[in-house]
Amino acid sequence: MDEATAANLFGVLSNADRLRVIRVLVEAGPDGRSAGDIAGAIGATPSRASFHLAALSEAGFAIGEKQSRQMIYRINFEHIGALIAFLMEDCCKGSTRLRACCGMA
Amino acid sequence: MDEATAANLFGVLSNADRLRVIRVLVEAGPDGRSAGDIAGAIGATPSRASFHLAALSEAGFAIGEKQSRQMIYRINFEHIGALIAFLMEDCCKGSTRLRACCGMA
DNA sequence: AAATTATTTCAAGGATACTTGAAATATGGA
DNA sequence: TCCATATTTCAAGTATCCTTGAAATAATTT
Repeated sequence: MDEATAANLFGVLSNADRLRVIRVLVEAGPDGRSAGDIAGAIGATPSRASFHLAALSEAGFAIGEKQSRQMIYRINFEHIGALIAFLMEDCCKGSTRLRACCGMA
Repeated sequence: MDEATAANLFGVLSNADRLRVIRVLVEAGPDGRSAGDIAGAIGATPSRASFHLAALSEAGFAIGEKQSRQMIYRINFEHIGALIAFLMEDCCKGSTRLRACCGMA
């Protein structure tokens, strides 16, 4: 992952609504959750939630699947992990000091 | 750490110049590096580098200390670690799936 | 087919962030 | 003191992002 890509991905995480969406999707687990449910859970209008879900999807943090009338979104841990790995291993050279700071002993 | 704070911190990481600065500071180690050196290393004008160093400092990712005429900046791993910990433990509930994705077994 | 439900798209407006270059500040040396 | 060095600050312009509300799309039900 190059710096420009990582910067864009951090940009997608730089919004409280989107972090809340991630939290909701993590709680939902593999079943995922519908766009409308997510909007309700984070207290946003459907339009606003859709805007943020689109950002998360395009970035790869969430994956959406159409199920009849609803859009079901699921978290994509792999992508979040890839960004964390960039920050820790690539950008911070796997610093043991940093690893200690987030429970990686 | 609450979502708004985390979102702001991710915002600070959402810039390729600033990620390059972090990399330079990690390489520099505990001696740190001067603002002018950093500007040269990332290929930015002094003014532009100063703008980004101010953002990193204010966020707590870097710590600056004035030494005579120069400003020496050092990386602050603790703060980066706190943000990673928020994302992994708090936001993603310590998901073992996520941990596996970034080498935390 | 018409109405209902679920979601997205769009345009307009406001807010925030970034770059540039010039000017200001501060320190050290001649 | 005067000049050079190191860095920051500022204003102006540009670009990007976010919110809102209305309209469009799509699928289901009656």
